[in-house]
Amino acid sequence: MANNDELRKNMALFPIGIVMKLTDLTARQIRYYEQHELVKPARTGGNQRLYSFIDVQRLLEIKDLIEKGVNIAGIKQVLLPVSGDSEEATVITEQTEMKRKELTETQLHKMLKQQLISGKRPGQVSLIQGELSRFFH
DNA sequence: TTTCTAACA
DNA sequence: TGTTAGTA
Repeated sequence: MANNDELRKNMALFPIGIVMKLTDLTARQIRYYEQHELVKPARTGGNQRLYSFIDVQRLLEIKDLIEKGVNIAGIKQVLLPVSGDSEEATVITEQTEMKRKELTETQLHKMLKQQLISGKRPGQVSLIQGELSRFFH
């Protein structure tokens, strides 16, 4: 019964304060990413957010992408669909998460390379922001 | 004390 | 994103 492990990883345990220390993200950022459905923490009876290990992992991935210069739109394309529903019986296995991560990492590289090489095409919105895109203005 | 939502001199 | 206000 190795499935018991997945249950623990998807179990909502820590409040936003602890997640802040674990990820070095501000509460503002953590809540902002939730608005964009990048993470879906459970809620307590008092409407307090409760995050699971997997939620923290996702936030760390998001933080990593942000640091690489990818904006919300880009992160959505790479990380979606979100593994949602912590209140229902939807449990994501570790393998599923790993495979998804591998694929998206490859896709990310393609996206970045593609956008950095080919200049701005009219009508297309850049998924890269900040310092990275400035080199190509 | 901590977290939540909403909003911006 | 930061930050503040007024609560729960």
